[in-house]
Amino acid sequence: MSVLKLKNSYTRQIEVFEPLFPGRALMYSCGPTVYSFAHIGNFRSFLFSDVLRRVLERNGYEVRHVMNITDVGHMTEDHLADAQGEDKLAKAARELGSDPFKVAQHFEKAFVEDARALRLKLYLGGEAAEPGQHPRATEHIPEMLAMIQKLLERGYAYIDSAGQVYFEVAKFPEYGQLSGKKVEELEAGARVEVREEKKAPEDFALWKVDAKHLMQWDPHSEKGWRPEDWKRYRELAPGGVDARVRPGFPGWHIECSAMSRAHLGATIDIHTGGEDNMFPHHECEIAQSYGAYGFTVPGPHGAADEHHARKTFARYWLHGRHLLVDNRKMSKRDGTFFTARDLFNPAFNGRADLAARLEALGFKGGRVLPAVLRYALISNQYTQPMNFTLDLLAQAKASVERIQRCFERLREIVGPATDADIEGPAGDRMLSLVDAQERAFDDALNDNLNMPNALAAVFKAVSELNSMELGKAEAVEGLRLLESFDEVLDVLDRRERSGLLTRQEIDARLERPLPEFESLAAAEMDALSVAGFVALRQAARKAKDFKRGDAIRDGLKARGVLIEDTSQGVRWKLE
RNA sequence: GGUGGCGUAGCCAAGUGGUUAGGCAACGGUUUGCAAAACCGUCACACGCGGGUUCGAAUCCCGCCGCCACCUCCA
Repeated sequence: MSVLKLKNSYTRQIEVFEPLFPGRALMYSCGPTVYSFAHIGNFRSFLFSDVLRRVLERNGYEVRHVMNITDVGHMTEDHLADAQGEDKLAKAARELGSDPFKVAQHFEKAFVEDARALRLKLYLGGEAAEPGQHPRATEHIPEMLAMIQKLLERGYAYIDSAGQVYFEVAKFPEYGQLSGKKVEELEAGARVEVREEKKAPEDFALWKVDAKHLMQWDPHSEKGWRPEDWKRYRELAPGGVDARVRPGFPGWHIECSAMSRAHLGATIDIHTGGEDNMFPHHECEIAQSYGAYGFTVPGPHGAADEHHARKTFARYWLHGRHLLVDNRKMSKRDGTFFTARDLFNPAFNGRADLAARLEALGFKGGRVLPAVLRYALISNQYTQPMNFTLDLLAQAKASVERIQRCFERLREIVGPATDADIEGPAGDRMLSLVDAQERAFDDALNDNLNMPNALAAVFKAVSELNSMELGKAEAVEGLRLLESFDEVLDVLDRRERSGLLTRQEIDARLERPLPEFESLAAAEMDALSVAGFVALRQAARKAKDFKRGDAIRDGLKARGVLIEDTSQGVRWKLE
């Protein structure tokens, strides 16, 4: 198997991935801010990190992946480099008429639902239950305060007269290295407002004081704290934070530094996020972590070897490019803003026009299956901007269905066979196909997650499998190959929800009564009734009454059941 | 204004010096009562424009044009 190479934003080079600890990969991804429903751009970024962790796993690494939930601290009216402005959660709370913690809970729950639907591994299986894998900012105030105290003690931060804490950027000359920004240019841009209390305009808030803010923590009193948090705070910072720091809330960037350290340790292998995170968020994370824990300063761009030889905060920085809709930044006004759930069920989410457009593109009921959205969002390389269109979704649907049909055909060939039924080993042509395409798939993904090339291998395999006459042993190998691809893609529907009806089954079904066809709603379509109508249609066809046969087929199609006649019998499946 | 990036056939999208991906759509054929699926074929001697380097350029260099993002919370 080829070696995994990733593009490190910090060095701007494609580098061989070498973890800090052999066989393990520690990975942190900047997660969602839960003040509204996550949109498809957010999910493209999260899915990029999901594909990366799955590729790491294929390379044999034991992956520990952490993605935070930001439920405090991001502003809406933030033209400033400090934490002026109303908290987004507070704003959502005001609009929804409830308290900000409830709003965060509400949208976090929605996020988890969407994340599961889109098969984010972090939210599937055992990991879903591990809070350390998706830590909440509000539950890590102790870690943040302890870090702020360290920054104060080490001289990287200062306190203003209001009791707020700022990071002093001048103390960290490497600030700007990740994003390629120069502090002088930031000042020249005049978009960083000068605040009297700050020593320099580029200094950023670590702790903010604002009485109007709804989420508050008093660093000097137990009141209002969750008991376990207060206890941990006293353990992490026995003397507490500097007495001049007043009650308030954390700044924008400190949470990720504090939480990645708490759950992954001082040095992590990979830090991912959207390209917009590069500056200032990740730049500030580097500055804070360096200041608080005294890592060796990362080397300059191009000095990859030196950089890796040293102990640092994050060894590889990976950034996903943004998603555009119709070649523009998503815009609610232009109707190009989509949350995941808008696409899953537009009509239910009050977007009848979107439902109609999707229906016209062949989406049954105007609904996009999560697997189709997942495929669409992972189908190009993360280093390229993605231009999302509804047409792209339609193409993704066709692609997923092509893979799915191949999978179902193989499964039919294998049938309920046990090992004893399978004769001999698969043929050489099959074995070399499996070997070559699995390798091509891995090579492409190991080449900085080149998904288009990986998908080329998938479709090459699908074409060949479709054109081969397969015995059970071959089909088993083919299934294994598709399931191997699906460890990364995760778009196959493996449920038994359709199948081939044999002549005997159809005849047997004809003997039993059927519900009234015209009155049967789509939702009532189950395997039994479908089998019944298939039987009716077959009887009509046998009698050469093709008009009636086609009418039944059309009626079933209108209810989301597709009929296919094959040489072995009649196949049906849900659309 | 500063920084980074993009422009490849009807659409999406790999490919960074020489046999050239893959998917979708459309069309033709095989198959089918008709479809669907599948297979075969066509569209495809494609690479924003103009110069240059080279035996050879989508790929390297120079100059344009168009588009996007970031520089401010944002995936």
